[in-house]
Amino acid sequence: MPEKKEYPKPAVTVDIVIFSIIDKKLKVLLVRRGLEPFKNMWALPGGFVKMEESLEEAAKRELHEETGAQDIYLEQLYTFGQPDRDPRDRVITVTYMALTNSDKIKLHADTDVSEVKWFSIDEIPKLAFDHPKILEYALKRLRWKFEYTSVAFSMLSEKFTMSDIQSIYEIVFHKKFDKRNFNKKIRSLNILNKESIKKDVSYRPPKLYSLKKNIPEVIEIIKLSNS
Amino acid sequence: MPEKKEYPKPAVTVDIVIFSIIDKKLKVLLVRRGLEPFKNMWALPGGFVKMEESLEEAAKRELHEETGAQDIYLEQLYTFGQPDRDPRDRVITVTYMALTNSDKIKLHADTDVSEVKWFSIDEIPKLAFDHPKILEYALKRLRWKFEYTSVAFSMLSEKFTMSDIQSIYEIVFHKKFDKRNFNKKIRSLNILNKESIKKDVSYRPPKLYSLKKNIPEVIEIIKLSNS
DNA sequence: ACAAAAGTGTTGAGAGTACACCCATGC
DNA sequence: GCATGGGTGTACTCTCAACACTTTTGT
Repeated sequence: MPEKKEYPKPAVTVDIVIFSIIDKKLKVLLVRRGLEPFKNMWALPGGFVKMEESLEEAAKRELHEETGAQDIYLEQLYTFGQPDRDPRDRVITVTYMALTNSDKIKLHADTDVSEVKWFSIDEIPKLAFDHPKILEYALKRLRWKFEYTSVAFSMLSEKFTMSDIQSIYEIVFHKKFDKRNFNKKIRSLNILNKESIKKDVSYRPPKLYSLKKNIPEVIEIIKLSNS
Repeated sequence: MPEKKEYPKPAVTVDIVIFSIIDKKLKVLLVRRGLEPFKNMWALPGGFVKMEESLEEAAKRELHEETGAQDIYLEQLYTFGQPDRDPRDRVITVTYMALTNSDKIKLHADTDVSEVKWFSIDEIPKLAFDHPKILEYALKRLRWKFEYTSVAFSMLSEKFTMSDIQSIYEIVFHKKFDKRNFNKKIRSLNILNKESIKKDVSYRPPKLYSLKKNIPEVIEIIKLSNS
């Protein structure tokens, strides 16, 4: 770290890959750019880091501006800094992944964006910048996190059934799992509380669970067998 | 990503945590700062990212300047950007971890640094900036990588014995492992080639191995039992 | 012959996997 | 009473963990 002189500096942004499960699909939130470059193209939400805020604060601010959401799972992914990744200028982007249950969210386009929309991960439009690479990286991380930690629960509402959990695992991995084994695995982790019984269904009412508090981040789980 | 205007920008540096095994200890390379702030204090090697180089190129350049080493294992860790982490100025640092076998390295202090030295991880001096946090993060990542990938082999010379490998695992985890089980585990990974026989020892000569080429990064290994 | 480290195999416990039927409710 | 998803147990396989003695070389 040599002395500060006035060298030219790169710009620093944060970009956020926000995942949610909606209509039984894994979706990503994208915004349509209102400005050049890549005007009108879809892109990950993001923006410049302000001088007085930390990177995580910047990510939270952008998240809040785009979605109204607060207190959602947020994790730094990777920092991309190829000199040519932005055609105008040197821009380094610190990327984050956010996971949410979609009822926490009310979309509203902010000032630099003309539209905000959820896209299924298998129907992603052409994206601006190196955002395809970022999204691919995020997906890998998401799957990895699902295998080894309990982040999946941050995509559910507070109370949920076993099939709610199994369903999001199946969606994220494009795979069916055996109900009995899945159940056993999740129960053996010992991270759930039993809640009451759901009443409003026209079939046998499922048990409801909630996640225990203060679960450590990495639990070393959740290797799953096929259908 | 809003439009470019001339907002003030943070400075961007890379800092590198370089690990090696020397004298049966896990060591980190530190430099003594030649400049304010924190003049004369020990710190991780690093420096500003130039406008025309990528982050990884910047890390490689710094690595090369400090150690003369080339072609060593390098991986991005995390980006730290608290507004107050540098007392002068807003500085965001992208951190990297490097792993090397110490014979690849010839230390030479570069221009902004008065001394370069290996420190045992249990004898780390007071460090400048938030470098203690960075080092702690790197150590976690190192241990994690040892458990799940074959990065350990990048801290060995090209040919090595089983006890060479076992020894670096024991050093990194502060733990003894059972020789037979360790052996079995490593052999079951199927990533080693047998080489000739070492001759220059005064006891039964061990077999030499080398790592096969093109081993995929994550191998899902290496959970190990105690002594 | 002795010192030093290398090399090697078996057994038991626990986790992972495959697999199919009855249950509780609303209509 | 029927349609819908909910809920549950067992047997087999395979991986992990614990454990000790013989071998090869140099001196």
